[in-house]
Amino acid sequence: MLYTVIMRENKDFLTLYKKGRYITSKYSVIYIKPNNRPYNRFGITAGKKIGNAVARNRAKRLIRLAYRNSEVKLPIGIDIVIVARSGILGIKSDEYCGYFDKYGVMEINKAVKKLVNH
RNA sequence: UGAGCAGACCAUGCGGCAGCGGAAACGCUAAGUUUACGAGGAAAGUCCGGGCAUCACAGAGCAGGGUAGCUGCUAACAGCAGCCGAGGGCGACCUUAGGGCAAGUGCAACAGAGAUAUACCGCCGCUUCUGCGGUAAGGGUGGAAAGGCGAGGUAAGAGCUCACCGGAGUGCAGGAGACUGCACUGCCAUGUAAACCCUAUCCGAUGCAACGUCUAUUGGUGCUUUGUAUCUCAACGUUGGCUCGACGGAUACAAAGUAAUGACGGCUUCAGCUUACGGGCGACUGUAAGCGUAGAUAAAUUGCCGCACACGACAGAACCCGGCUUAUCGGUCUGGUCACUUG
RNA sequence: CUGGGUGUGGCGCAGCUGGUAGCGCGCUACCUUGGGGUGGUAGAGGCCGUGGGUUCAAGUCCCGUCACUCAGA
Repeated sequence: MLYTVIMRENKDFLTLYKKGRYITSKYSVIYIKPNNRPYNRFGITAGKKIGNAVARNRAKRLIRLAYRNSEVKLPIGIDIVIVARSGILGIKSDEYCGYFDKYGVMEINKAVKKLVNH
């Protein structure tokens, strides 16, 4: 990852859930907030609801892959957290990458513009 | 050929492109390049046992918890192996918490006359004719009613006597032992200890968020040391739950030191794996040679494509080992058994 | 990583030392009322989370297992 730091602290996640904007689909929920830093902060959540450890690991892998592929197209200086949902397990990685690359990136750019303008 | 039993093993394979993790080498450093390596039989549940670490330890007892046929294996175990007893199966074989109710206490609903001691209906004898005595064969209730069954015996009966079976005690023999066999005595004692309990035996506590090293901050707080003041000779405190015992005077104030935070270590070379030879029925073990085989910290071991087929189950290391338990698409091999058929 | 607790009618709970599974709310029918509520009577609804074992007999005792939940580091 070129200009991304991995988010670790629980309080960062909580503030993002409260104050950020979100984009939902049946595969995942994407939370976004500008952070006024020269890099992005990225986090993944795969809860117990999704399944066992194997299922959670797969969900995390797919999300990481999609983020890495589309990282160049995203704006810099945002916090982004992707929450996996159970729909992500039944599909191939191409499908999720395609969804994220086209629809997800577009929606993220829109949301960031709105937040910055406000 | 069919059915069934036991044990061992495998866990889609190959190729291409892209990507991840720590390591080593190259590189002045960095960016990076190259190389080999990179989840499991259960990694799971966390049910036992041990290592390791810290704390506490003069010692003893109690409490608490575990285990329960015998002999062995092991670092240890509630595990495993072999054997004994009991039960099941035609058999290969399987199952088994399997010490002690003649140390004590408790419980045994309903039914039944009576539940750990009895006499309702019966049977027999006597008789003042409605009672007394003797019985426990038969009836019925129950999970269980003073061993079972047959014969003798008797007024009727009864281990009262005898044979066989069962159980108990004693002796002898065999065995390492559980136990087995034989002989004699002899029939009095229901079941339940996964009821309290007794007996034998084992266990110090806490867990890698243990713990160690370095380091930022210094207001409060805890701990340690030193000094000052006050109180008192019997209390109080410590000794991981209690008691004995042992040790220590206690409290307040001041000063100094120390802890927290973060980073790194702990972190993978060992009760290690493979092969050969030897010991042992076996679990296991000895010797020799070879091998190095994950170590992350939001947490890597993957994504896509192609080919093959049986169409791919359960499932992801987090300090490390030995077991147990549970989940699992299927497949391979080995050795027994039974039935049928053919030679 | 360690140690507890709970699973019982539709819902919330009893059931302690083993011996016929109950209570409240809810549900159904009937009575009461001109009608409804309240009240009364009767009734339905449970393989006690699940698989074994001990016992004559298990919701209860023992072992395994599944789910939920709490506490501590």
